[in-house]
Amino acid sequence: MDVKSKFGKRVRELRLSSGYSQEAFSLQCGLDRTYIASLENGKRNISLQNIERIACAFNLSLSDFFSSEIFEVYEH
Amino acid sequence: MDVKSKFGKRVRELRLSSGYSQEAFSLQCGLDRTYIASLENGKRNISLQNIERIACAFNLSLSDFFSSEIFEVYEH
DNA sequence: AAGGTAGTGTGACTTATAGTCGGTTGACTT
DNA sequence: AAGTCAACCGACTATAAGTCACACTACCTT
Repeated sequence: MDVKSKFGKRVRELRLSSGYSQEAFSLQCGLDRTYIASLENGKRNISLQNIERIACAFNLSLSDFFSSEIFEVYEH
Repeated sequence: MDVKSKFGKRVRELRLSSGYSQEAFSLQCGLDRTYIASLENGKRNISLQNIERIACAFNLSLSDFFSSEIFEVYEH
């Protein structure tokens, strides 16, 4: 699983545990609804500033956002 | 200081403590030397896959890369 | 002083892709 | 039937990726 897919899984995990729909979350973080959808499906190579917006929308530091077992498996 | 500048500071900090020149590090992570230079100077909004390459070049997980006091100051 | 080398910064540029917008479809619920 | 949610699409605009020539500093050597 590549880092885009891991990122998508992490966003979905956090979004669902926060009880947001994709659309509600897109309003929360100021990104497009269709963008969140494709992000969660591992199709987007998101940029740093938007990573920060996502983490911020979940009230997480970048470090805490990436502190998840999802990111712990490495394949090169 | 925005997240691009923080990212750049973190890369420079890690690179210098590893004893790399920008050129040596660029070979290590497979990115152009001038790209690393502008990155360190906070001018690039780097994307997830390149963030992973950078962290990987330092043998750090994404979480460990972002676990730095540099990223701890928030301004919104 | 003049010439060489190592390390870095920068502006300009092309190509690739991030990200937006409007819409459709299908699954599920009430 | 009507509403909610999410996947997906085509087309578009904004911007990141990636590269280049060149400038500059500091430190050598002759």
